[in-house]
Amino acid sequence: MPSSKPEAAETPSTSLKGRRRATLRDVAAALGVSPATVSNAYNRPDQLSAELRARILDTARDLGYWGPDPTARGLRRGATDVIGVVYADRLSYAFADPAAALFLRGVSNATEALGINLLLLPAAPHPDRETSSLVHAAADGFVLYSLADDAPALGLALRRGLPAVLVDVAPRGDVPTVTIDDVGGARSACEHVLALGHRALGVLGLEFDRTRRRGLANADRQADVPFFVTRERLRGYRSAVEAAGLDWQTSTTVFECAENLPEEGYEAAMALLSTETRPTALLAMSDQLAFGALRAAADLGLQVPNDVAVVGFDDVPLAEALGLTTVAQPTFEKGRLAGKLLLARLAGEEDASPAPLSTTLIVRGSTVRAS
Amino acid sequence: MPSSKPEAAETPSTSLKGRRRATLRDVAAALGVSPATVSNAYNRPDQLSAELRARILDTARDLGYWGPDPTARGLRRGATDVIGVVYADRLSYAFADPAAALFLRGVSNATEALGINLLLLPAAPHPDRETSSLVHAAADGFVLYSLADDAPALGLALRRGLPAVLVDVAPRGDVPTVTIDDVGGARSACEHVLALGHRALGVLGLEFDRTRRRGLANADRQADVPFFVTRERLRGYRSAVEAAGLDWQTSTTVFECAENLPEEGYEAAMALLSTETRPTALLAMSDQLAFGALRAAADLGLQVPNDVAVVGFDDVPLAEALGLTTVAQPTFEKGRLAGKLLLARLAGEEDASPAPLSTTLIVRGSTVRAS
DNA sequence: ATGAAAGCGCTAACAG
DNA sequence: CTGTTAGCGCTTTCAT
Repeated sequence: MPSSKPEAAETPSTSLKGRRRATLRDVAAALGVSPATVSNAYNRPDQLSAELRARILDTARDLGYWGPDPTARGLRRGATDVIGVVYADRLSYAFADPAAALFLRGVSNATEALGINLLLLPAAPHPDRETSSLVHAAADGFVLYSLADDAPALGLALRRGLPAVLVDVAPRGDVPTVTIDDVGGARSACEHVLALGHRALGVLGLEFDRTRRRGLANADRQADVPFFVTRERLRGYRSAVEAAGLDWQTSTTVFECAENLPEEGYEAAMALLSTETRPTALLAMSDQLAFGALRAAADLGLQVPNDVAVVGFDDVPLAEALGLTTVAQPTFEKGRLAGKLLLARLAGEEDASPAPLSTTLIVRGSTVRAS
Repeated sequence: MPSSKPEAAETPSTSLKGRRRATLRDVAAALGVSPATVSNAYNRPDQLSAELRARILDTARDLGYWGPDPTARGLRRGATDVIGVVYADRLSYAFADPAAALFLRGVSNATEALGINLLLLPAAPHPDRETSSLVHAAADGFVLYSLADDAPALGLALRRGLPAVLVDVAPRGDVPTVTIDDVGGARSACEHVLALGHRALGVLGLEFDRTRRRGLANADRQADVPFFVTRERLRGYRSAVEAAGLDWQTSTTVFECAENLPEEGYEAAMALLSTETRPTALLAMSDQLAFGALRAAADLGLQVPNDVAVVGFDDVPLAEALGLTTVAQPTFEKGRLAGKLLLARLAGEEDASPAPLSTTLIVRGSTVRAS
């Protein structure tokens, strides 16, 4: 077969099937200019005549060259224009929670003005690997969202030496941290139901640690909770209970959920409402869990709020529609602030951590019968 | 000041403030082994003795070397393990829509098993630049979600020659495309209200094109709609109307919204319900728009469904809570499919586009009074 | 099991 | 306004 290999036939234009993708060098060679000039045509239009630039861009198109390779560019420039947002769980759960989505919205609101994009990263390592994929991620900085204090990913990210911002994580050292007033929010939720006369309470807890355990949490279990948000809210509930002169252990049963999903809240509520000291009020650490509790109450034929009162946390859109009393937090703002803080850090500024953002109890029909 | 510059004092461990970040070479030099061996310690543990590997990792830690630089690694390997998800709008809107979040959830569900991460990219260029940031994005492939047929980003992404998958975009050439049965879904929504006896209809349309126009859309305007989803759903509504022997122009008023937000749906419904031929049924191209319509009806003192019926599209969680009749689509599955298709493409397989995913009308109280 | 050599594709200085 | 020079930090044959 003599004709099988056309020996590098000239295929100047639309040579998409060329043996190799065209590079900046090829374009330079084709025009007899230097690579630097071609680079400038893309990165600094003002550094060369409009005419030459046009010729370069044209030849590039003909050669099937679409522009500087982002990876090579990143290596050379030492920047990727990407920030990694690290989420505690698998990514597919990050979007299940409206509050997480709203947070992301806040972050991108801060970054998109600068043309910086968001890389979503799960903190948990890929099953086959030993470390979180965040060590392989090309990014200029990280937003570490809602990780357990002892999450390996946290250490990895911080050790990497890139700028980082913590969100809903216990403040540590000099890393800028964004938090909300979890203790105060939880306390106000609890005070609210106590004021309504409830004396037997049930807590629907978010994850305590990374074990994905699900079940009642005794005093021991409540002792050292690595998840900051869970720990703080628990503290808040407790402080209200004790301030009311009640004994925490006997008045309040705590159930620990494995994930922030309505299904988990459903299970938790089912379990709590079946204990001998059946609570008359359920304090959920998230609206997602509270939604499950509302469903559980309905399935058990219990009236809300008469038979059982329910309070959530977050105030996602569905909360209003369902008449859920809840603790509102400025989730979007939290994200925006985290984004801004990281950008400042990237720019070399040394912003201090802001004060915890404040929360507000929103009273709706799930605790107080609509007038 | 003689003592100001300690002339390269030995700071072997925790030399975080060293003049330069340690590289793989430094680690190799410190141990007197070759860079290749250090590289292997990270990438191919089986290629060297456990003992040597441990020593390498230890020295690396002491030197403040946290592992191979992802960008350099990417350049050398020719892969980033990142796929870009391109969304029509600014990123901060991508998360405003629960359906978009659910879609993303589907995509990540497909990719996370392979340790591939998601880079979120807005199709619209940054105000100061002329092209979408997707040309600067280091990624191995793209999911192009819900772009207008004439969006420049679409051409750019496709021209880049990387594997790509289209979602909710008009199929073109050989690019794998995931769509749903938009026409059928819309038709079923419309048939439903026609069957209920409605004869004056209002359509709350998603974006027609990238102009962010808002207002009534006449026949001209309805002629060539670049947004695939809008075009198809319009076609679906119309086919039902005409199949019922009605005249489209006189029976149906179409309002075009500028964005997929409840506020837009509110404006649209307000406008439609104030026209002389006041519609008795509103067909919204998304649940988000429909939610706004429900609010508008309430504000106008109109009873739903008695005074005005409302049908949505998507079936997001809130739809059930609000009793919205809507067209359900498998949004999560759509994302998962898109992810799998792209991964297959990345692996060199040539999967054909799947058939459009099917939709189902879910009848609730916004069109039919609860029994 | 380990090392040497050769770039991946680009851009920042600086010189002309 | 344009070209020259010199790597960015890594991985991957192919030897040894």
